[in-house]
This record gives sequence, C-alpha cells and structure tokens, in this order.
Amino acid sequence: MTRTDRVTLDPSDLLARRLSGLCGRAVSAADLHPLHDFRSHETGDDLAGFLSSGAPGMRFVLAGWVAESVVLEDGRRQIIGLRLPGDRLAAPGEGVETAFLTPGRTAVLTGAQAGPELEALLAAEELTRLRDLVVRLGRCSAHERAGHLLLELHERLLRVGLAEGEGFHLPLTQEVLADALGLSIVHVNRTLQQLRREGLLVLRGAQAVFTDRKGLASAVCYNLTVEPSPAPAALRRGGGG
Amino acid sequence: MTRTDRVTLDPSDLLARRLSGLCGRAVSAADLHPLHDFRSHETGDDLAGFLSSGAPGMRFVLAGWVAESVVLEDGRRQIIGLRLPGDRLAAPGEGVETAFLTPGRTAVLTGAQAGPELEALLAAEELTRLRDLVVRLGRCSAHERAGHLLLELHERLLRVGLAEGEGFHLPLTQEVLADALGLSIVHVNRTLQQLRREGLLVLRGAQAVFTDRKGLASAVCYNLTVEPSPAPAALRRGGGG
DNA sequence: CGTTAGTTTGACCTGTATCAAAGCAGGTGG
DNA sequence: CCACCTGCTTTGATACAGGTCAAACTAACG
Repeated sequence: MTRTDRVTLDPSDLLARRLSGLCGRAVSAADLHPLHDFRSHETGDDLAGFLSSGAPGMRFVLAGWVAESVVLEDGRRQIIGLRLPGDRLAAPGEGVETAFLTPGRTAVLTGAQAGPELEALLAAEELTRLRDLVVRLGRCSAHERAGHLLLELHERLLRVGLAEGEGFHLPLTQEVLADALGLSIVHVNRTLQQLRREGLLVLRGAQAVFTDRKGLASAVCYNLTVEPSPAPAALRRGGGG
Repeated sequence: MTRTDRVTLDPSDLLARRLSGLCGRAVSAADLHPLHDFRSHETGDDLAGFLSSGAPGMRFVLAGWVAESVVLEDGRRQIIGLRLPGDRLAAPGEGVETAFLTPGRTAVLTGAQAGPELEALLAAEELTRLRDLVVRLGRCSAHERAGHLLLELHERLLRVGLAEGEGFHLPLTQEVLADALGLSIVHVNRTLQQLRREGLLVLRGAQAVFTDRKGLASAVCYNLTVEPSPAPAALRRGGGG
C-alpha cells in the first residue's frame, strides 16, 4: 500500500540497528526479545492517552511517521518533532499533540535494555535534535531550513536501514513540511522548486533523491554524519515508477 | 555593583526555593548542605571545559545569567537557552557554547538531592522550555516573540525570588535579545519600542516592568503560571534609582 | 465522471533585514 | 573638568524574504 514496504525489515532488527548506533555497541535483535504489545495505527491517530498511560516500558515506532506538534489558539501549528521508525515515543508534554502522519506500528520494549542508560541516551539525542531545530528556525533561511530538514531525515532513515544511497521515502505533504519548517505552505512549495532547479534534489511523488548531497549539506551548513551505503541495483533501477 | 544585589538571597535559599517549586514538595536550605565548590565568574567566561570535566554532582548558577548558544560558520548566532540563578548548568552539547553574560557565581550540588529524580525533573523542564522556544521561533511574530520571552524570564525570576511584582532586572543587551529571539538587533529595538508604545512594558536601563502583564500575555499567547507577590514598598519606591 | 486533497502559479503586500549614521552613557586619560 | 573613546541604543531609508489571497492544475478515489 505505501511505498515504505519497499524496504522491509523485521521490527526487532530495525530497532536493534537503531539502538546499536545509539549505544555505540552491538545490540542484537535477540536482546530485544521483550518487545511486545504491538499495535497498528491509522493516519491521524492521536497517541495522547495511549502514551500517558504510565504503563512501564518504552514505546517505539516500528513503522510509519509520527509528528509532535503544538497548535496555538488561532490555528498556527508548529511541529516540534518527527518520529521515524526506530524512534522512541515519549509522553507528550503539556499542549503537545502526538499523532501518526501515516499508517504505522508501535511496540513496547521492557526488560534490561529499557533501563536508565538507554533513557539517558535517547534523551540526549532528542535534546540535540531539538537544539538543531531551534537554530534552524531562528537563524536559517527557508532554503537552508528545507535542505537541513531533508538531510536530517535522510540520515535518520539511513541509520535504521530505511534508506539506501541518496534516496528516501518522504511521506509528508507540503503542509506538514511547512509546519515543521515554520514556513507557509506556498513558500515551501517554491523553496523545494528552487532546490530542484539548483540540481540538489529530485522529488518524484513521495520519493526524494539527493543529486548532490554534499553540495546541499555545505550549502545549508549541515554537518553530515552518516555515510550512505551505495544503493543496491534493485533500488536504483526500480526506484520510482 | 550590579543591580541584582538589590534582591539578595542566601544561595542555598535561592536553590531551595527553586527545587521546591520543581519537585512540588518543600526542599529546605538545610537539605542542600552538600553545596560546595563555589566559584565566581566574569562576563564572557566560557564554561565549556569546566562543565565537561565529568566531575560528579550537579552544577548550578547561583548568580548571574548564562547563555547557551550555537554559532554558525558565517557568524550567525542563536541562543538556545538562558540560565538564570537557580538553574542547572548541563554539559554543553556538540557545538554549543556556554558563557556568562554577566558576572556570576556557580556551585556544585552533590548527595541525595542530586539524584536521578531531580535529574529527570530538570530534564523535563529543559525540554519544555526548548519546545516553547521552537514554537516561538517557528510560529510567532517578532512582537510575540519578544513579549513571550520577557514573560518567561519574569516568571522564572519570580520562582526563585529574584523578581517581585511586575518588574525585574534584565541584564541583556539588545544584541543578546536578538540572538535569543532569532531577530536582527535593529528589529529588536523597534519591537521593544512598540511594546512600550502599546503601554505593555516599561524599560529603564536594565530594569523591565510590565504595565499590563495579563494583557501582554494574552496578546502573545503566553500561558501565565506564576502569580507575582505584590511588590514590597521598598522596591516600588526606590526601584529605579 | 465528480469530489477531494494536494500541488503549483501569479499578483500583491508586509514583516523583517540591511546599511549607514546619529545620539547617548559610562569610563579613561590628559 | 573636559575631550575622547567605546559599546549600546535609536533613527531613517531602502531592499528583500516570505506571507497572503485567489485560482488553476493534478491525481487519487469512489
């Protein structure tokens, strides 16, 4: 149904990959045995009650994209975080709304892995991401913001094996992008067009491909940290259509 | 020397006040016995090495204001956090620069109080503040940003007893405000003027006084959470010099 | 096919940045 | 005590990035 399926991973495998990268040591899928309480979610599902239940364990996204957003009284919306497969879902703060942007799945991790050590690493990572977002919104142009976000998403997907090479699946409408970037929807459209015109990016439906990732990164002050493995032939050939 | 002295508190008392508010239960100054390693700092002192030392315990600001900022290659600067007396100083993340904006003092808290429970509360608080900042930068006008920040600072000072009534000491240049608000320095100036013209605010040197705090709050979508105690006569009379 | 959600385009407006220069205050040295 | 810095604030003129409004286009879907 969605193109996400193209790259399919066992959920434990995806999470193991994610946590290995985070902890700096190997975490095998076997370690994640106590992954349970799998659930499916529809686009738009609000996770508020579900996450505030205070049940023990950590809840992770296994598939689909989740947005955390704040909505002001007059309707302005700001997305303060995007959660991708492998990311932890934290209890939403006061006034924060957490909802799936696509169909997706979640599960709960308990046991030794889900201890304070992991908690600390996840918290640090979220803090870093939030700080980057502050800088992006406070001091970057529309052009930079867009490139910056796309590069970040790509790297995060690479880390969990949901992207290979320079391309990735971007299931976001321009409206969602606008809310994530602090821009108007019309301006997002024009900004993306410019990135394409500059030969930095190709967008075909929900598929995004960097045509000059390093160039883009240096153009928007993004610090690349993940090396893409070369895209396997299967993906490169059959990719878009 | 600075006007901060006008409202002087015992450091343990200030910190006790801060932590009581945070934990939702009384924390007495006596509990904070293991407060030690007091240090004085000058304006501009960079705290990088000092905070990354990995020494045990939590380091707190006792006096003065600290800014955490990120500087891009081309010199653009974004302040991602302001630390006021009573705030914890966390180890700065990659690329984050932590420095005193005024002369100040710090100390280390160890022992039972400085446990994971407090750590969690502080982290949650910092997360909330960072999220507010994201919304401010992403979806608020200059006018709203400025009002929002001033209201936040005032409430934080109220909580530690460094402000009373509607006034507070604001030791920030317009350049620092600009970097905190994601605006140009010139525009900060004009924005503050507008707030004054609207009768919401009075600025006299480094002293800021709200003339219509509730009005301002509702004008900028700020959710007030702290009730100011009425300003004591001494402050109201002698206030400005 | 009509409907709906999303994207794209054009015209126009406004908030904010930029540049340059003038005021202002506190501090220093003559 | 005055003249002179130096850092900060204020003002004016001008340019531009990005917002808003409205409408056309596209593609998926029943």
